[in-house]
Amino acid sequence: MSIAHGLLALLQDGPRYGYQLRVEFERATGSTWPLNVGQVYTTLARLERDGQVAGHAPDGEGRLRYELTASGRETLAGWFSRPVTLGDRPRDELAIKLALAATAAGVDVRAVVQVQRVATMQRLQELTRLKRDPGPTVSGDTDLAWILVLDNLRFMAEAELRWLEHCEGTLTRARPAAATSAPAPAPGSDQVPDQPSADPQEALR
Amino acid sequence: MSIAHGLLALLQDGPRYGYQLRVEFERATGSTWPLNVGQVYTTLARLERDGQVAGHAPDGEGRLRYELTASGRETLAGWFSRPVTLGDRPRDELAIKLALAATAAGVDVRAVVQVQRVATMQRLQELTRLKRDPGPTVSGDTDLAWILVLDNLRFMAEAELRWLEHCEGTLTRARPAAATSAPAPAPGSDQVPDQPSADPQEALR
DNA sequence: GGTGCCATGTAACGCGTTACATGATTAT
DNA sequence: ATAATCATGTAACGCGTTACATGGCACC
Repeated sequence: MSIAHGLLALLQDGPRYGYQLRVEFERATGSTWPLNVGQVYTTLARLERDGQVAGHAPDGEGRLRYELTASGRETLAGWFSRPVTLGDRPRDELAIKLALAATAAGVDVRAVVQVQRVATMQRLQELTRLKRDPGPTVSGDTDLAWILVLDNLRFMAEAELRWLEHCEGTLTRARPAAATSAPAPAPGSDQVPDQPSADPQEALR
Repeated sequence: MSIAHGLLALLQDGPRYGYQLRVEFERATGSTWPLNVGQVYTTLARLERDGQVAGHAPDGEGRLRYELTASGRETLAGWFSRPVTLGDRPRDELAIKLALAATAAGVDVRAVVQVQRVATMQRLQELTRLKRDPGPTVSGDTDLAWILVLDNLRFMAEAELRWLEHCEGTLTRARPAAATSAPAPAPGSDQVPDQPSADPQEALR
């Protein structure tokens, strides 16, 4: 549903053509999540079917220019006023993967964790590089929205990394696995704090 | 695709009936992401269509028991050996929402951030409570897989919270917004570190 | 007047989800 | 007996995605 809402948000500033929406959406969201053009048109068609937008062809043009309806404006306001809940988000494939790797016999969970750790690490480095050296931007300065998205990816990748390390610790404690070609590590090593670092309460205000 | 892979993983330990798979999947993944029963059967049907599993009815039973095929075993091994990449994951609705809230005029981004911060905070507290006091478990001890999943949710919620605070700082710096019914805060307050806390390099080995 | 590319759409597919339709088993 | 719940499926829908099918416009 997020693409539909996103298009509604862009339409709030005035009527647009389909391609325009694609461009603006990608500019805001960045090249990280490429948005297929076709998606824009299909989504617009469905939004029109649901009465959220209305498409009209100005004067003699063939192409359609879409604008928000009153209903669409309501929907949009609701989207911004209500928080995104856990139920809105899709299942995290990585969490499922590790959970089942830990469950199923005959799977080397530690190896799975290691592989993922390396990959996530590389992704994080790439993201950090991107932040330090943003590509050529159309306007002079980098878009604020794009910065926010990029930071989101960085924070999430970093949390994933910490979680993976935490998993290693948990697994080591739960299963004193035979160390690979080395004497078994002393129990108590590889300790990881049981809580995420920041204090939740502190920001409650 | 993650559900299909998950079912394959569960089937690795031997042939199962549909309902059995639902129960085991939920036990591993926890009640956080309830898995509809119907999904199991439809997914199994599609997996059979693709030659990943085979369903046979033992002796005189009407119901089908599924087992992995050689191809399914390969797929599963591939899933575990390759990391989850960014491309595999769906777009994060919250990131899109904030990016577009920052882009579109006439939207109070700060308010959106605040609403989300409160909600995420509550979710994190609920998750922490769950970890401290897990519900009645079938077996005596809490399942390892469930612990991992729960920790994942906690780490992610915590990262989201930090990102939201980071957004506040960024927005304050970018747009010295009129403070709501209070003298404008001195610039330099609400400072947030520009980097996620942990050092990426440290875990590269 | 072709050879591109930009722009606008349409058609079809796949997966996750929901709702519905039944047997089997147990409770009262 | 009948109600309730467990267990096993089937059918249909919606959204995201991909592939295809065209028009306009440059530019050589």
